[in-house]
Parts: sequence; structure tokens; C-alpha cells
Amino acid sequence: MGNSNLYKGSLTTIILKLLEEHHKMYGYEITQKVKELTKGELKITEGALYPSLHKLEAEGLLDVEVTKVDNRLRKYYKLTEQGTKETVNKLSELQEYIKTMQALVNPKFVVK
Amino acid sequence: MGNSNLYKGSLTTIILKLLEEHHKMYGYEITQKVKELTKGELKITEGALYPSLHKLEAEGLLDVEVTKVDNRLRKYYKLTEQGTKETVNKLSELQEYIKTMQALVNPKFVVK
DNA sequence: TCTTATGCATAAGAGATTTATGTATATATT
DNA sequence: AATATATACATAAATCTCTTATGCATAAGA
Repeated sequence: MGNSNLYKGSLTTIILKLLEEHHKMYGYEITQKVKELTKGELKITEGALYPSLHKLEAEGLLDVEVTKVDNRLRKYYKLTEQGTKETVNKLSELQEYIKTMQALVNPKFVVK
Repeated sequence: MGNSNLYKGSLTTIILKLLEEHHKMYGYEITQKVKELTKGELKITEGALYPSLHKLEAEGLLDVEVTKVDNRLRKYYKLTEQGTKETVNKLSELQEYIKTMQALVNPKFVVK
């Protein structure tokens, strides 16, 4: 993924959130959407993305639907019910993480 | 470190920032300070902390000063000049990370 | 006396990502 | 027509960071 290695550990959160918002996306589309939303700041690599999608599917958080467009393969992923719940968890963990880091880095903030 | 694996990659930032603020700290003190500042939310493990301190020292970002207090060893670390510069970098990377994640997770935010 | 706190350290394993490949079709460029 | 770029998937080896499990040693509290 990106430059700074702070991004390690946030790929799952990103994938789930994008799928929550767009209902149905395929791998390549996710890489492009992230690049677009972050103005090129963050580039998800295929080597990280595809194994991650497979894992989320294996865990029952995502469903797949294979289609063919212009004679090229596409695998559309969407959240399962369980995936929707896990998305909520991941997002609150992210908020918690940000709050905690603010407490450490900016002593004006206090964790409650 | 902590529970959620979002914290991967942020240990260095945490160490550097605490040293910037306190000028001089030893390992155990860092673990306690983090626990205190985050109300127990984040616990730095020794297995992560000590190798990280050694690495930062090897890279020239930290200086060490060994002392003995109550017959027990203490290794005080402080930022080198280079370490001070790197702290600024790490902190801005953290802000950048947070901003980018907001853009992904909360579409109202836009990365500029 | 036994447990907890203080204080350091390292090694094995796990987990996530990077880097390097590989395959294949469609489109744009020279 | 040939070549490069974009689209679209995939995996394997290496790397990096952290967790878990140890180990050693002194001080203080129950």
C-alpha cells in the first residue's frame, strides 16, 4: 500500500467501508476508487488486495459473483450480513485508534 | 501492542513523540506512560518496545545513557538531532494518515 | 515466603504487506 | 502492424512489525 507504514492493518477496514458504501465492487475497481478518493496518496497493491478479498470471503464477510464484461473476468464482491456487522466494528476500532493516537500525540486530547 | 492491529506501524511514532515531550525516558517508563495516557487502552509489550528502541538507536535517532537506580539498571533514551527531525516527519505522516482515512471512511472529508 | 512491580533482553512464530512474477484481453499509440 | 498501456485476475517469496514465550535480576508488598 502507501508510503508510510501506518497503513499496515487498515486494508480490511478500507475494503469493508467501500463495499458498505457502494454495495458491489470488483478488485480493480477498489484500487482505482482508493486512488481517486485519496488523490493518489494511497495505492493499494494487487498483492495485498486479492489475498485480502479471498480471506474476507473465506471468513464469510463477503460474497462473490463472477461475471464477464468485454470478454474480461470480473469478480464482484459484496458484504454479507456478517460482513455488515464487522464493518461497524472495524469503523469504531478506527475511530478508537485515532482517538488514542491523538491522546498520545496531542496531549490536549484525553481518552474517555 | 494493543488489540486492534491498526496500531501496527505506529510504535515508532509513539516513542519519538514521547521522547520529544519528555526529553529523556527509559523503556519501562515508556510502557507506563502509554498505559496512563491511553487509560489502559494501549499496552506496549516489551517484545515490541526494546527491539524498536535498539533499532532507533542503531539508526542514529536516539542516544542512550545507562544509569543505575536502586541497584537496578536503567537505560535512558533521548532524541538526537536527526531524531528530532524524524519526529516531525513521523507526526506529519500520522496526520496525513488520519486525514486520508477520514477521506475514505467519511466521504464528507476531502484530501487536499 | 510468595507475588507483584521494576527493569532489561531475545528468540520463535504469526500476520500483513511489498515486491516480483505470471496470465490474458482491450484499447491507444507509433 | 507493432508496441505500450489499461484492465483484470492470481500467487509466491521476502520483508517488516508485532505477539507470545521465555530468561535474568532486584525491590517492595502481602
